Amino acid sequence: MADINVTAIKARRPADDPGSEPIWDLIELLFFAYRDFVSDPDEVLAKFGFGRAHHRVLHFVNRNPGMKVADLLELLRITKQSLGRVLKQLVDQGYIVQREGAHDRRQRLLHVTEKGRALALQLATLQTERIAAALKELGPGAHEEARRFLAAMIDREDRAGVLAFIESADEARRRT
Amino acid sequence: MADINVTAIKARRPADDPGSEPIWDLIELLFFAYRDFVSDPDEVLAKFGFGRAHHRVLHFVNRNPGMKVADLLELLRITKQSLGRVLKQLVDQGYIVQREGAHDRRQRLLHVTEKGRALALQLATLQTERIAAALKELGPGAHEEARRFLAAMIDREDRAGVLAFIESADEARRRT
DNA sequence: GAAATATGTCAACATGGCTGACATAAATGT
DNA sequence: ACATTTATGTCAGCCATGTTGACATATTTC
Repeated sequence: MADINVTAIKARRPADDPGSEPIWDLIELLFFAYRDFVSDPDEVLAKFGFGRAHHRVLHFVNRNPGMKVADLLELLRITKQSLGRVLKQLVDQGYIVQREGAHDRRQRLLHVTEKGRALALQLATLQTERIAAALKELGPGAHEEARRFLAAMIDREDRAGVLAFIESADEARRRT
Repeated sequence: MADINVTAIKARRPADDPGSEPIWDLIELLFFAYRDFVSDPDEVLAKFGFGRAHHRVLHFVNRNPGMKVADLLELLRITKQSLGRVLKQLVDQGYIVQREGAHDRRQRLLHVTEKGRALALQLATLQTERIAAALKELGPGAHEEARRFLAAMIDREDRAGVLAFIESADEARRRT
């Protein structure tokens, strides 16, 4: 009996066991990696008088042209009032346009302008440089491993939706 | 000649090439994963009247007891005024204490109290549940792969320092 | 026609960043 | 010894971006 218990305890990897010890390294690496990752576009954004909130909106509208305001709100997990502030600036300055929905004329579907598309691409390229450098250091397969890890970190209820979003955006891009 | 060029171009993985197309999937997965990861402790923090800024301070002081104020500022990349606001509340409410440096009496070295340690542990445990669940879904080796990817995403100049921080904090913990 | 839905807007407030200016105590350099 | 630098703190004000609550408009749906 005693032997069996000892073996079972030793067999667990304590670092990955929620009942025992926090996974300090990944908690901290996530903080540092994200801190650096999101700061890359800051300088460019500042030149346009924009902040990170504008970036997020522009990014997702660019990736999903024609999306509903309500869907963007849910994705960003902010209120319409918060969105309204930055969206208004992006529209006023000609980065985003809103078009009446074809089937439902209450909707104000979001689209980037050519200017908006160009800025979104510039910002994504900055972030891509960091990611590409990281993947290059690691072996092949690192992209897939990172994708799987990050996807597994997303709330279970949202995961399928997020992956579908990425999938459909990629497909739309390929058709361009 | 023509054949060689075509082969070289096809051999590149376009998705990981900074010169061609943004790595949309990882950009977005990082956003979603981090969005959910940092929101886990929110409810608990709110019960104590704290926010995410308090969490970050408490976390790093707990992990690195005796750290200098200046080091914490650099790590969080905020100003002393921003730190001061949340640090004061953590000290006033008995989660953190500051002790005069032994060698340099100008320093106010940061330590968690028992209460602070307990809260930091509770918050880290919440985040660990998400990470542990993710790692469990993926194979063994996922922890190491995630660690390597995230570390590679950190600014080159800081990477060694961050890894040293984690390493030394882990060692100190093991000695407890 | 009534009710529900998609969106927008006004006002007020909270959190957590920032800059600039200034203060104190202790260490360090000359 | 004295001047300078360093580590830290603090006051005041501003900015970016989140929140709630109340209300308005147009359109769709029951």
